[in-house]
Amino acid sequence: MTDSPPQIRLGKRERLVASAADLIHRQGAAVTTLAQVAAAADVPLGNVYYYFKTKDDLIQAVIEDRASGIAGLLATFEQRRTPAARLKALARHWENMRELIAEQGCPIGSLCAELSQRGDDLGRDTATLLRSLVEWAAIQFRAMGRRDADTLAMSLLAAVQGSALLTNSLHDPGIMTDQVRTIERWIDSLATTA
Amino acid sequence: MTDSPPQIRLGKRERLVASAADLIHRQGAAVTTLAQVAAAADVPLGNVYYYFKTKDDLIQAVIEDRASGIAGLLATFEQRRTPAARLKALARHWENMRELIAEQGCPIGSLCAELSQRGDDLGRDTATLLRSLVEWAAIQFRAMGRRDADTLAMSLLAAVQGSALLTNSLHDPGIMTDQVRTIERWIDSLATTA
DNA sequence: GTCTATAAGATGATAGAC
DNA sequence: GTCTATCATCTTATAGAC
Repeated sequence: MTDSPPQIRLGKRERLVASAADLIHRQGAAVTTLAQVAAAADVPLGNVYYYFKTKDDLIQAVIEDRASGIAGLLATFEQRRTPAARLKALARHWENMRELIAEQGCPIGSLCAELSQRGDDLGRDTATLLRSLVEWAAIQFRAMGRRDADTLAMSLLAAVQGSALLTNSLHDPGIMTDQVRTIERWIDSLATTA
Repeated sequence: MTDSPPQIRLGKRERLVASAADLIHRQGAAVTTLAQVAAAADVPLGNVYYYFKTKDDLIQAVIEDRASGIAGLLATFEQRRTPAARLKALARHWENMRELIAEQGCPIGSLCAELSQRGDDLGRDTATLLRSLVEWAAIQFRAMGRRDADTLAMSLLAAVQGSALLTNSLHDPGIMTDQVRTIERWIDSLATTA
């Protein structure tokens, strides 16, 4: 989930995916060139095609990397005792990334915003990232005894993603902090009135 | 604000801006080529440069077109009697665009998500679109007697933009309908407890 | 003001030596 | 498996005829 600078001591394939993820997060998938990715991963340009048949294949690998990042993140939250605590941990994760989001946007949200418009498999796979988060949140709300768990889950993710968009557009990490505080209070109010 | 198909009977400059706005909304600014814009506007490619010195100049014109669209939209809402009614009219506008958003995303949100990352003037100008909406909403919340008007305005725009992102990514206009209903109830609850 | 032709550069992808 | 060299294409932008 966190964008670590590409670790040079991984295998070439891993380095390419890490560099691509970082560059795509920074500038978008369309404007990121294979030459940039190859240079950042310290791999010769021609060699990229040994690991990935096309540019879209590389982007696909980035999406899968994000998917496993999300899975790992949600697994961490599962350790919290109450559903409300899990949901607040999710919101707080975006608050922790506020500086990164203000500079580069949300790694998941930007990807979905850019690739969802494409009608191909890449667009569908990207949407799965957001869907997994929504579904996980819905499970938590259901565990809180809420009948409207699906709508609440959408509201939570919409609030987080919308806050990230504003934080990035206005380049102000304070927005994320402020909004996550509001979100946490909202979750608490749902927990007590259930 | 609404993406009308480029009207062929406007002046060439207007046709170019309308076509560019439509194509950029559909596929993003980076992947939209001047050849596509020229073809859609029925203007020879080389002639584009008589009206716009560079591609960025054309994008700039699209941003200004969106800005005046927003201004016109907000002027419409001003006719409502209460601040709460104005805010709900704003939210309902996105609900009315739900089908378009599900297919192509929010015209403002997509543009901001893509261009905000750029550090140049274009990025700053795009952010102004969202800022004008936030500031207008803050004025309404302040008129409702809310001290936390700025935070509330951010929450409203975050909810609308986040809902649009989810609606587009998951290609489900029902999400927008559902979330706007929630937003309207939220505004009503603020109006009565102020 | 309008349009054709094309220059100049970048980019995805491949061929083929090692 | 790895890398160099290069092709074919696309894209922004310009030159210059009308």
